[in-house]
Amino acid sequence: MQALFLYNTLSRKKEEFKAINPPFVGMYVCGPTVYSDVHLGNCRTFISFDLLYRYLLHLGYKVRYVRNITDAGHLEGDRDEGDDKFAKKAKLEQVEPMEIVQKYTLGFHDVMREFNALPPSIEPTATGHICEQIEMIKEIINQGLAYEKNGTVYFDVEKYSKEFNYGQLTNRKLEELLEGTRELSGQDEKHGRLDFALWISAKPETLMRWPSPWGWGFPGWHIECSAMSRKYLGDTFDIHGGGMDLQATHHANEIAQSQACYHKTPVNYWIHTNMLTVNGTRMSKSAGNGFLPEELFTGNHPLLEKGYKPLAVRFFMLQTHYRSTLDFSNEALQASEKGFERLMESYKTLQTLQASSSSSENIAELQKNCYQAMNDDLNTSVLIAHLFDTVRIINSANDKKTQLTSSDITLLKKIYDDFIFDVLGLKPEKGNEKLDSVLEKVMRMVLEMRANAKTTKNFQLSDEIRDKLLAAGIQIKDGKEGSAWKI
RNA sequence: GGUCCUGUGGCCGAGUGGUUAGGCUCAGCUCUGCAAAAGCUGCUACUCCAGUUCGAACCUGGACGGGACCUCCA
Repeated sequence: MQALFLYNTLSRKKEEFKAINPPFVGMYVCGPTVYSDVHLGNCRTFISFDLLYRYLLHLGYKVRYVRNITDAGHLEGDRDEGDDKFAKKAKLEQVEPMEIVQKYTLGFHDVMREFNALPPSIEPTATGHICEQIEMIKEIINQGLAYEKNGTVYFDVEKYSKEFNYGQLTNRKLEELLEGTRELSGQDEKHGRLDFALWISAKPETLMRWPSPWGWGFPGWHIECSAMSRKYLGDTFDIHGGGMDLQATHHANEIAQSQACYHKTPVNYWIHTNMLTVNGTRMSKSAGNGFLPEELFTGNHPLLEKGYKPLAVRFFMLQTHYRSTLDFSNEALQASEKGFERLMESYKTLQTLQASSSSSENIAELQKNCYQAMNDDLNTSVLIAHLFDTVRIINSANDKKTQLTSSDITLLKKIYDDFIFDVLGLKPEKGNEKLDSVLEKVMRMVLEMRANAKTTKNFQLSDEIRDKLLAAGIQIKDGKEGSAWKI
């Protein structure tokens, strides 16, 4: 099998993936800030990394997948307002900040489960790692690359840039970065325009605060990921991921913090996923154009014509490459939903396929194509195109137009299990098993009755059965070997 | 303003120098008692202009359009 190539933001090229210590792989992904419901755009990122996680597992790697929960330290705009997003929301809802955190963390997990995303190996929280963050800030101060002012600690970007390349992830020079930044106002405590807070001093009314060498306060946003990734994955690890919106600020700062501490590049492969857009504009919390997964599943949203099943939505997302923007629309969703159903239907057909002694298809070639697509920077668009080839092959064989040997069928089943279920994380929508088995028996009976009506040329009755079943949501599919049905 | 990405058929969306992407839609055909399902075929796609090349959607230059980041965001 060929090697896996991944696009590395650091080099802006596809690079062959080589683990530091195979078969182990350390992967860190920036998780959600749990002060409100995750929207669909957030989900896309986590589904993309779920795909990478699943594929690495499929290839036999032992992956430690760390995805944090940000439950402290995110300020909303100007930091002078004192409270972070959690405390603000808590005041609004008149609850404890940790009630906010708990509520939206549970909600996030529910949604991820619906999308059939595997849970990460470790899901650390910022509030659970205050000590580690304080220790790391102390190290940066000891290196002379951070300074304290009135209980707040800042990272000194310009001083850091004398020794290290601050703009490496975004391919920009310090001067360019400075040009694009706002002037410091007279009241600013920061030395330099690009400096960012590592620790923020708390005001008396601040709800979430911890003691530190610099007084009561709370951590800045960027330090948590550096501290937690280092704790669980080491000074240098394999893969760090997140949305593209984090690249320029959050990830650039993460690299700076780690480099400042231990003078080593913290990550070998930086992977960034692209945004989900609505009518061409990025879906975001602040823009207010976000869909909640729940609204999508129920169809309860002015822009939605109907509800969509979670895995149909997952399939919709996987049809686009993770580094392309994906535009959200009813039409596109409905197209994906139909394709997804056809794919799942062919899996059922595959289970009932009769083997022939000869073969008219090259299934091994098809399997190779699937690996090739995935190895090319997880090209799921191409992978899915190949999978639709299998649909055609299966349906043709089912119609007795082509032949498959039993080893062909076995290999096809393996392709489905490997790529559709294990790697893409799709699966047929599960109903109630007991109900299904009863329905199966009832349907067998009904189809038998209809077949009898047809043999006696009582087409009025057979059509009535068909039409009434359709009205009830069951579609009859007549074939040479009798009739089948689907919901 | 700066940095960068992008412009593909009715819709979504791969491809990045010569060979079918794929899905959905629509039309025709095959199968069928009819329909559906399934299969086949078609709707002759690459924003525009100039250049490089035997050959360009793909490379280069320019124009126009869309978007992202530079401030919290997956």
